[in-house]
Amino acid sequence: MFNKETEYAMRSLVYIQVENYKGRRPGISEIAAEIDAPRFFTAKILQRMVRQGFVQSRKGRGGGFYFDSKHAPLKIGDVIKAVEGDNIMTGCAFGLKYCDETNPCPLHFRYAPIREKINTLVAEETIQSLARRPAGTD
Amino acid sequence: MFNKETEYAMRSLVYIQVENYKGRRPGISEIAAEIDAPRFFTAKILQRMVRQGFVQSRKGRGGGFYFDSKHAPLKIGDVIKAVEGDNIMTGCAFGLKYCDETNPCPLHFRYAPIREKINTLVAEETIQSLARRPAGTD
DNA sequence: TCATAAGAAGACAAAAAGGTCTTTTTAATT
DNA sequence: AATTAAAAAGACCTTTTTGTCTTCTTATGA
Repeated sequence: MFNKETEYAMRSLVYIQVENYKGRRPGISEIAAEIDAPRFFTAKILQRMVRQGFVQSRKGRGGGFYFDSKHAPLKIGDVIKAVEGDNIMTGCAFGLKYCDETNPCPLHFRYAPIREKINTLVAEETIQSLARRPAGTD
Repeated sequence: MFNKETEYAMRSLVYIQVENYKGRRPGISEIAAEIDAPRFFTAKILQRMVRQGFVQSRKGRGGGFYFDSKHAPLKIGDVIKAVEGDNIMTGCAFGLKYCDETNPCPLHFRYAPIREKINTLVAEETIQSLARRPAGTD
């Protein structure tokens, strides 16, 4: 469904929030190990998340990643859009550039309701709502 | 949703079936032009489709592509699976290797019903059912 | 204040996806 | 039989995705 970068981004951010709820600020090595992702690749992705203001970080000894209340809650749709674009939210399943109710591809009337459900999901769920859900990481 | 190869495969096959219904057997150049796909890449994809027995072809002058009744109808799910694998039908949205009702990722209970709808769609729709639907190609 | 632990930055590289082109084979038509 | 039109095969190339590594910067704590 999503590309690797998006998956790693979502898993990292949820892990960070889970640990924040426990009063901890995890670092890159811990995050990458826990979510089963390549360390340096995860670092790069999180750096972009920080630059976009989606999550905060602190350099130096005792540093790590954390959310501040100014930016949370963070919709997963915003993360997805920032990382891989909005094709999953708006694209045609048949790959047509122009496809809508008035000029539909042969899959349109079956696929559009599914795409709508995806849109609802990514608009409603947040890194915080996911972090509150008890769940495994592998 | 799907990768380029899958999109081109679906669009090609639907176009071939549409033309077959009119009593024609389109060739590669025509197909690629009509579905707005790169010619040689489409040729390669269709060759694989022929090798898998999903569609038939005839070489030489007056040749082209066609479906015979022995193999039709062809489920789009079979095409998708053959071209890009079944990740879209079975994969976890969070990217976890093991994710199910007893060991769910935080998105599982929201995403699983959507994945089910995708499964139903690709199991019910066929190249033939799509070819019978009046629709544009761009 | 100096050593150390952490993230930031960015160059580099491998693998996968996407795409192009030439040559070969096949069949129909003249 | 020769010509021509078509698909088959496969080498090759480009771009994007995914991943690695080294160096720089920053902050903490002894």
